[in-house]
Amino acid sequence: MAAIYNFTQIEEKWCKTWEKDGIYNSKEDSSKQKYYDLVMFPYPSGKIHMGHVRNYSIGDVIARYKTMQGLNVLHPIGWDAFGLPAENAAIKHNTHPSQWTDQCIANMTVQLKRLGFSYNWDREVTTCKPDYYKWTQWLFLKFFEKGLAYRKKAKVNWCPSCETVLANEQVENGACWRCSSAVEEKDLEQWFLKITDYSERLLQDLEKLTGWPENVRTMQKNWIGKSRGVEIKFKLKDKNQELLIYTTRPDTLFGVTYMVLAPEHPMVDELTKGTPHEKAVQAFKEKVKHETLHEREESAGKVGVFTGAFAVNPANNEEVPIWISDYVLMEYGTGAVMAVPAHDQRDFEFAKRNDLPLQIVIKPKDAEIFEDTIDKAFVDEGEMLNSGQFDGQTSTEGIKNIGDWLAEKKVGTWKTNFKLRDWLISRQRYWGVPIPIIYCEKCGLQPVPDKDLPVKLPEDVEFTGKGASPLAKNKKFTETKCPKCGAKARREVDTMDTFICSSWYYLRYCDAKNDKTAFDKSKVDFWMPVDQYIGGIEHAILHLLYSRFFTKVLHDLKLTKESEPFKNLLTQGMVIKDGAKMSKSKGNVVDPDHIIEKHGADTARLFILFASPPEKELEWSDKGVEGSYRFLNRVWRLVTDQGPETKDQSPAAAAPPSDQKLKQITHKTIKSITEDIERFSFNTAIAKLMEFVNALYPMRAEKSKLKEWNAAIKALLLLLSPFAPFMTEELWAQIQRPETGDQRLETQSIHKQSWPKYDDSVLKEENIQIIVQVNGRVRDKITMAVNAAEDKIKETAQACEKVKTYTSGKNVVKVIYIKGKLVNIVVK
RNA sequence: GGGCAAGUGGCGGAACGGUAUACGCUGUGGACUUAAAAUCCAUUCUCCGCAAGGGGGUGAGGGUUCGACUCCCUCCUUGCCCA
Repeated sequence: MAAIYNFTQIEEKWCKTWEKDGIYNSKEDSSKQKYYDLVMFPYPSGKIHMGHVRNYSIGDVIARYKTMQGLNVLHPIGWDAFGLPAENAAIKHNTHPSQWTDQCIANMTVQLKRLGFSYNWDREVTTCKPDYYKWTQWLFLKFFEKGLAYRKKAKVNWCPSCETVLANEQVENGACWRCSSAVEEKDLEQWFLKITDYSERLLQDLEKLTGWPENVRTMQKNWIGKSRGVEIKFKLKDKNQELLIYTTRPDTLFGVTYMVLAPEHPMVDELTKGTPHEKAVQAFKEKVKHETLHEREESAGKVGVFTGAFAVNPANNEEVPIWISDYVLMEYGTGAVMAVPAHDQRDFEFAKRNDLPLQIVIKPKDAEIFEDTIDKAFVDEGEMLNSGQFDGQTSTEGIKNIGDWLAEKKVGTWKTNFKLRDWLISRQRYWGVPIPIIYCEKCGLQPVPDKDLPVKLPEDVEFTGKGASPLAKNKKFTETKCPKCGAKARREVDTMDTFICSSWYYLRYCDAKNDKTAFDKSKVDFWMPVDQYIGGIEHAILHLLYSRFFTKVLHDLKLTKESEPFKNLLTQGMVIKDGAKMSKSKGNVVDPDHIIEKHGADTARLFILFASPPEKELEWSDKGVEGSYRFLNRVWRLVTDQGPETKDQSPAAAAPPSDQKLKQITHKTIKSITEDIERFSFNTAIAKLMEFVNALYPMRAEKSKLKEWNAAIKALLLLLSPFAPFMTEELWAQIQRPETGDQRLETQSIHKQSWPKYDDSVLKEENIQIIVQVNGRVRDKITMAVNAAEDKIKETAQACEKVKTYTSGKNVVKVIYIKGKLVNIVVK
């Protein structure tokens, strides 16, 4: 029997054995309840980082626990393998993205296995392999057939560093989400997916996602940004034309003092042509062209030019000047707004800057405000004034009433608006899925027929990271024939956003090897939805919204039964060190390999789960890691040692241990750890394992006299096994057959055992401790028989000497008894 | 500016409205050792006290309650998301 805990040897041994026995593979077995446990698959960057270890340790504990509970668990892994970093790394290291990626996957696979994660490796998917992206293309074409994939020219976000366009969701504070370069605006024709067709459903179904954290649902809700408002027609003065604007605040209509058009608004040229204002307006338009979206939003309410034209307010027939400004965007609403400087902060700033008048139409309740004294817009609810027949109503009533009034007069229409834009998916880079489209001069845009899929990404492409679409330079790729007329045609040279690859990978896991279709519906319907999804909060909008969209489209295409992919979501917190996110630039990165070498995978997993609750930030601590390592060593000695190594003089050891007490502790531990794991409170579950070991330690001197000892040790190993799979497997093997070195049978693996059960009757105590409070302060504790009557307990509590010192000479107002817990005596 | 979290010992963190600080780290003392490491045992919120015991205490202030870290209101600080 091994005397010391040799984690390296143990972990290597079981790694091999588990792989050979294939103990973690799942089948569609309807005799058991299914459980789909999913972790966000990694981008193969080369090395696993602590965030991965945390994510996957959480997923693995859940998988192992659910398996031991008798569920049929699907716990797959794969690779989000297309993407810019591989292309950049390949350029830097003078290799090919495909070779680079393969190498990274090989390295990281070793690391994941070394960490003991119980993945169904037979379902591994790699998004950059033709057997996967063939179906990504096939799905794209399904979207195309449905009219959900289309091309259009639009203002797009361009990252000058990545040399490609980005979707709205991929721009953070005006910077590229990946490289943080300032994003520029370009007018380009690009491919889009029509996610806006699903705005309403994506919003509505958030209500169903009760297993998601509230903050993620709120973020998605805000991103979709539904607003109810009115489209109002303003007549132009002296012209037989109308200007259409959109507002969510029709209650402020009487406060309009000017109008603002986006500089790109089609009416701008018409209004100013041949007028004295034309020159200034054209100059302004030119200037705005060079501003990024972000700059335009930042410049809110500051710059603008008068067009010389006037519009007529349909509410009061007042004439108001029409300006143009960069803070109004053509992409939002109608590209024109009615400006109410008294009640909108942007309009307020713009008016102040450009000397435009204010008109107050809403005032706070019980207060007066004046045009010349307010220093900011009043945007809250209030009482209406200067608004004709609407005076005296609340502004909330005003929204409805003015809206309806406009509708009646046929100058306004109630309209729902969404902030969500269509998903821009084409990328001008090499390492992605080719968009399976062919351009024919005669037939126009043609989808590649299914039989010709996949459109393979050519290997021999020159990519420098500069210039657009590397595929364009490869004639063998671009030159093709029109699938319809057979004439010479050319292929689309853009590739797809990699978020498309990750929008359906969880479906492919259900049927990873299928070469006839993307996935078999029955298999997907068997496993879906994902019962538990675990990943970082950074995908709260991006990946999680795209995946929901995909699932809804596939549901509508009758390819899946489910219309929401992820039933429960756990967003794990970041791993930080010295108060900051681990990053190379800060030099505070801890490499998982180092801790595995020094203390083993079990220690790494245990620490990362113990240090903090899953959804909170985790501060890395080398000392804390040692603590977890010490605990595992303590378990090791407890199970393997024949007797205590020191004469124990402590009072705990002196007290004779009893079987009854030991059994009770064991069952209590099983109960509370089970409850903790159920609510994903892994840190407290581990704390209770430590308490259990602490309780067992003083008993080990007498263990030969304890019949319950072996049961306690077995329970300990079973309860610890999801957290420390290697050590518990080794110790399990040792206690199963201590005297022989026989080959282990597969069924004897601790990871094939059932989760221990507890017996409520064992937990029952004969006596209970009751807290005695006087006026809510703890004054004494009494021990009572578990079945003692309430009156008896109250009486005993009041009779306590300590209690009497606080109650004597005072009136007992009442005595509160909380069953089995406490008595509170209220005195005056 | 708006939205959402979170503020508990020296540190990471526990605590269905019911004994605040479990568990771990650190520190201190002891045992073992020629010595050290490892290990084992004890101790570690704070103030008064030799002690028994008692007072204070969960960012600040108020409220609800027999009882509040927990619920409500105001404020402060930090983090995240959106602008």
